[in-house]
Amino acid sequence: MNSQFRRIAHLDMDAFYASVELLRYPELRGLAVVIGATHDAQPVLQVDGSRQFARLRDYVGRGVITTSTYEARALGVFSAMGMMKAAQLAPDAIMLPVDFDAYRHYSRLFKAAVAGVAPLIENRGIDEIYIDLTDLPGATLMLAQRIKQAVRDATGLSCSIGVTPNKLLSKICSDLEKPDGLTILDMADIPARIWPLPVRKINGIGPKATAKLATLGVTTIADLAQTEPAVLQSNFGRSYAAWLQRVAHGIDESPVITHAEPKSISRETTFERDLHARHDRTKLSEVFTALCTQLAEDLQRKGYLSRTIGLKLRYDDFRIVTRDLTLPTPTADPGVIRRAAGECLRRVPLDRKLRLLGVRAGGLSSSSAPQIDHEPPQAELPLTV
DNA sequence: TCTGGGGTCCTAGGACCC
DNA sequence: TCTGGGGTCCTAGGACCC
Repeated sequence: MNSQFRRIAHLDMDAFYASVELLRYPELRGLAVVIGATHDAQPVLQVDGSRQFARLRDYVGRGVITTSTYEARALGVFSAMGMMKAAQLAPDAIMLPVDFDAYRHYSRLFKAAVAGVAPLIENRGIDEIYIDLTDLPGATLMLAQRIKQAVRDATGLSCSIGVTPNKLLSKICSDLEKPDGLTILDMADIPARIWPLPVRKINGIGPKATAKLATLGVTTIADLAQTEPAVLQSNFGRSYAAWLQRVAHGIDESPVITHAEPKSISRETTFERDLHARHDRTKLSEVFTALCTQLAEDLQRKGYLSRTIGLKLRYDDFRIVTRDLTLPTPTADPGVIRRAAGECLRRVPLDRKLRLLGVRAGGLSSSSAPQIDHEPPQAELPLTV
């Protein structure tokens, strides 16, 4: 595959959850609005037909902001920020509870609309996709505009699109002119458009790598492109260093993956207050069993069996530990999952209070597929070694 | 008034096998 | 008698993403 000739789009819905909520509550347009995992922030219908919305300043709890409108972002309120902290910055911001069913509905709508124009789509979560435009007829600009219009017609929502020869660059570009953006560039544009950006813009360079690069004096992608390979190798290891060098030059051959099976399914919950293993044993046990039951239902509904059950917990000091156990036979049975996770729990120190408990199902196989039996016993073969 | 929930991928050591 | 050399599976932790 000649990367020069690929046309890969990255499409990102603009402030997706918040924008879906604005379709439902148009009177909130232009206001600072945040969406978060709050149970009692449901708007209340007044006798005069208007709605009373909860304000961020009234929030008490451990939730984080999931999405905010651009007006809220202007006040410094961003995704993943604690709601209590956000309330200090924007006490008057309107607060709405998350409604994943609604977001999934609009997600299906926008993806179907895109598929009507360009069918080769890779899902990257609920609000973004990659699209391979390479083999479609028509100019790139026209295709991208048609996709944006199709999304708007189907959902009433805007999106931002980047189109470049690969996923790495398109992901960066879809963010350059948000909201309602459209950025098209090719490899020749890299020095002018990509190199001035901070390294953090690269998908795969997170907070840790960014901090470490900063200690080496590397803050922009241009800095990274100019860094000696040996310096990267001694700081990041061979594999990651080689990847850093490639991405700094805009090189990425990864294909658009149109279908992928899940590798794991999990359920976890953060307690309203930290729980003690012995003192709060009853409460803990209740939550634990409920998580296992939900996980079993998820597996059954999606048609999977799991062979490796995992436990995750977070202590009050935020340290995370995990344990897992591989079973002789795959299962989707809540009791079996509960016992396996219970075995895992016994291998974990419980001297601190717990903040979070989670259960994970890995080693997935399809429950409709015939189970792979163990090999029938065979006559002893002579050793070959 | 700290910091959700659901995922993926990578690394690394030990067990175990041939 | 000085410890080869692959391969796979299991487990634990961590970085990163939406």
